[in-house]
Amino acid sequence: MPEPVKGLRERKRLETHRALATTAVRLVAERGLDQVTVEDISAAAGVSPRTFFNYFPSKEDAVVIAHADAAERSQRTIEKFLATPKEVSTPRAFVDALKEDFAQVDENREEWLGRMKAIQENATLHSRAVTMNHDTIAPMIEAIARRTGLDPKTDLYPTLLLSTLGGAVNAVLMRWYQHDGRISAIDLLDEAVEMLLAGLPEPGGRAR
Amino acid sequence: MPEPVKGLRERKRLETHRALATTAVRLVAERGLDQVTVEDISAAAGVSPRTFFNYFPSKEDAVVIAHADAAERSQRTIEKFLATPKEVSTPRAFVDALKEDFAQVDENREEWLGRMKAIQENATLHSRAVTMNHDTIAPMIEAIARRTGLDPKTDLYPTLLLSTLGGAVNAVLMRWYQHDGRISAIDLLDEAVEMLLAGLPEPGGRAR
DNA sequence: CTGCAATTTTGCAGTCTCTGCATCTTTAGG
DNA sequence: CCTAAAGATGCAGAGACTGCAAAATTGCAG
Repeated sequence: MPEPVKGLRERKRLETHRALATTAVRLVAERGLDQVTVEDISAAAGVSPRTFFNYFPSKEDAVVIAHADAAERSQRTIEKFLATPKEVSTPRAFVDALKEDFAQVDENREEWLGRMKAIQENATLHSRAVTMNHDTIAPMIEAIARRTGLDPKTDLYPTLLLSTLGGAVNAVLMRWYQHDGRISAIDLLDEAVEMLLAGLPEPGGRAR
Repeated sequence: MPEPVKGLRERKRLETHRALATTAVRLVAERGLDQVTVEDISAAAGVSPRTFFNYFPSKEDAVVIAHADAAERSQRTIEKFLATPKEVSTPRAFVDALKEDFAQVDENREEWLGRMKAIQENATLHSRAVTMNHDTIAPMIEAIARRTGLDPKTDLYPTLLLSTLGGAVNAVLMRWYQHDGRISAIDLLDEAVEMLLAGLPEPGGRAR
C-alpha cells in the first residue's frame, strides 16, 4: 500500500539527499563542523557543491535534517494525533503520535549517535536541532488547538504543550546520547513523559 | 552596593555592545535579517565592521543576545536558585530564580517586541533564540542535580526540568509577542508554570 | 527507439559572513 | 607626560550561499 515506488527520478533524488545527509553527519562527527566544508561533503557524496545547496539551505541543515520528506512526516504525525480517540488525553495522544517518528532513532542508532555527537559539540548545530522545523510549529499548535477546542491565538495551552514536549524530547535525546544509545530512546521518552505529566515532582521527594 | 561604576573603558564597552544590539534589533525588525548586513549595523552604530565581530560572533547573535554580561547573569541565577530554602520545591525555586532575569522583558518592552518580531519572522534567528546559551546549560543542569541530590550523568530529571522550563519560557515569549506585549510577561510565565507543574491538564477537561 | 519537455545537475560570478594578524588609538595609572 | 594594556581598525583570505544560464538526465508519447 504505501511505498508507491516512485520513478527513477524520485528515487535518485531521495538517494542523493540521503547520501549527503549521512556523509555530512559522518564527517562532522569525525572532524567537527568547521573542519568540514560543503565541498568536502559534496565530494564525498559524489555531487557538485552547487547541488548540495539544491538539497539543503545550509551546511548545518545537512547534519540536522535526517529526512527528505520532513514535511510529509510531520503532516502524518498531525493526522495521527487528530485521529486518536477522545478517551486519550491530549498530551498522551500527541506523544503517541510523536513516537512513531521517534522510533527511527533506535532504528538508525549509528547515524543518530553521530548526529547527536555533532550536535552536542557544536552550539550552532545544537540550536538548529533543538528547534522544530519552523514551518511545522504552527500546524502542530493549530492541531492541538483544534483537538482541545481552544483558540490558538488566545490560549497559552497549545503553544505551551508543544514547547514543553519539545523540551522533553531534547532532554531525552541528550540522555540517550550520553548513554551511547544503549537505552531505548522510546523507553526514555516514556519515562520523561511520565515525569512531565505528573508535574515534574522531584524524584526524591514531594512534588509541586 | 551594585553598580560599581567601572572605568571609562568598561563603560564604553558596554555602551558599544548596547548600541550594536539595539540597532541590530531595530534594523532587522524593520527590514528582515537578510536585508541587513553587518556593515549596515556597524555603520549605524558608529563602529567598523571588524569591531562588530569583536562583540558578536555572528550577525544573528547581535539580534538575539540582549546583554553583554550574559554569563554573569546566568551565574547569578544559579546562585539565587541554590540559595533558595529547601521548603520551596526545586521547580519553583528554579522558576523564581529565572524570573529576576525575565523581568527585563517587561522593562524593555519596545526592544523585546522588536527582537521577538525579528525572531518570529526568521527561522535562523528562531532557533538561536530558543536555545539557551550552550555554555550555560551544563552549569544549570549541574545546579539542579546538586539541589536534588541526583547524578546529572545518570538521572533524566535535571535535564528534563531545564528543557521543559526552557520550552515554557519560549511559549510564554511567543504568546507575549502575539499580544503585542500588552500582557505582563511575568504574569504569563506564572500562568505557564502553574499549568506545567500541574501536569499539563487540558484546560477544558481532565488531566493525564 | 526517437524526440521533446520537464527536471536536475553544474559551472560561474558575485555578495556577504567571519577570522587571523598587524597597526594605530585610547585609557589606566604612575 | 610616559608607558603598558586593552580596544578599534584595516586588510587579505577562506568559505557559505544565491541567481542565472548551459548541459545532462529522465519521463513519456509516438
